[in-house]
Amino acid sequence: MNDGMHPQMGQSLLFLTDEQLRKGIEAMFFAYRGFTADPDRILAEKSYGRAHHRAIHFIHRNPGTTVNNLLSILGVTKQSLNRVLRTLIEDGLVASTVGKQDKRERHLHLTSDGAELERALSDAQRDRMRAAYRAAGPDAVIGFRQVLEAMMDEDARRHYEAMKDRTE
Amino acid sequence: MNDGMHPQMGQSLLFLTDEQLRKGIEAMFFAYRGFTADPDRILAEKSYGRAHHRAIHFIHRNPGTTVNNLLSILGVTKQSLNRVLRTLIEDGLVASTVGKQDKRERHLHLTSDGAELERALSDAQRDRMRAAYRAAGPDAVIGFRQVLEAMMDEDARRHYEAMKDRTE
DNA sequence: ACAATACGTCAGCTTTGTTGACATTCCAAG
DNA sequence: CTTGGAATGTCAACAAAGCTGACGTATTGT
Repeated sequence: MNDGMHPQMGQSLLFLTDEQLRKGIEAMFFAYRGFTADPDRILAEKSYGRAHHRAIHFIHRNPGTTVNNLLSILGVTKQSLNRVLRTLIEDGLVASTVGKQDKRERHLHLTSDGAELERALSDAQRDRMRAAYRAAGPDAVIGFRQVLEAMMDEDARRHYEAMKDRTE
Repeated sequence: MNDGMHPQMGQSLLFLTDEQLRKGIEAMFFAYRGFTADPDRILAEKSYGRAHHRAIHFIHRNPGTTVNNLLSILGVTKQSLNRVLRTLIEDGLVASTVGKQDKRERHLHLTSDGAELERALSDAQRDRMRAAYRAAGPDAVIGFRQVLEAMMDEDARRHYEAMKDRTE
């Protein structure tokens, strides 16, 4: 113990040791694998990837969103998103409609097929999240979210907050 | 509010609503981007990627590990790891030595150059983690880790636990 | 009229993952 | 001592998903 810490550091900052931080880093790595594992299995059957999942998720969360807005949420280039979006539109999972006020914009919605896949994916992902929440308990969940929120970049947090309380 | 919840559910399980779970899912997504952002910048300069970072991290954590063991920690194929490992060895960041008992095995260590890069990467990643920990506080950190641990797959948790308390 | 914006697309490149096939080396069991 | 299987490495081919750069079109705002 006491990995060369300064004595004045005091008990209250023990959670900031390099050792504690490293554990958190590894926990993030391993947990993220679990986090994506279940949806990945469903996606593989339909020969989609995580990029499709993300697009579907955020179109579901932001019905009618424009391509540009989705781009900024996902943090990828339009070429990268376009490849994914094109297959989703071709496969009839996403509908793209010309904007009413601004006809340059395309508004994105899930079709009923798209909504069905979205449900399958988020059910799978929620099941694991629910099990983890239940195992850890409500106080742990609050802490979990606090740390994650503090770990985000500014613009990610902006997007996160913007969607956060939509249904409350 | 009350998103169609069963009345008998009770106050104590409010944290398990689909809404709460979805927030957790999105928090994971956005936070993971922040989590990798700083190391990614350093890696880009040296034209390495995240795969190199992961290899370096776990070789640092498990000096002398075999390729097979590293494979099972990282959860990728040997061909995928080998490509990364080869460049790291060529660039003099990783040393691969033939096993003493079992000469089929290769034991992996960081060279001093490798250790230097490892330090730069983990310093950057720890800085952000430290800021997040500090912002959220010690109780939140405990909850954070509990939820992440509960989210891991069995074998991931095994690897995680095996490395967890090495220095305590 | 003109510049800027939103979107789509083409071409080409990179990283990182995958399978499958095959050679080498070596340990261990028969 | 031989042989089967394990650990490793390598070749080839491929896919997903990111990137840059360039270009075209429609629309909007100045």
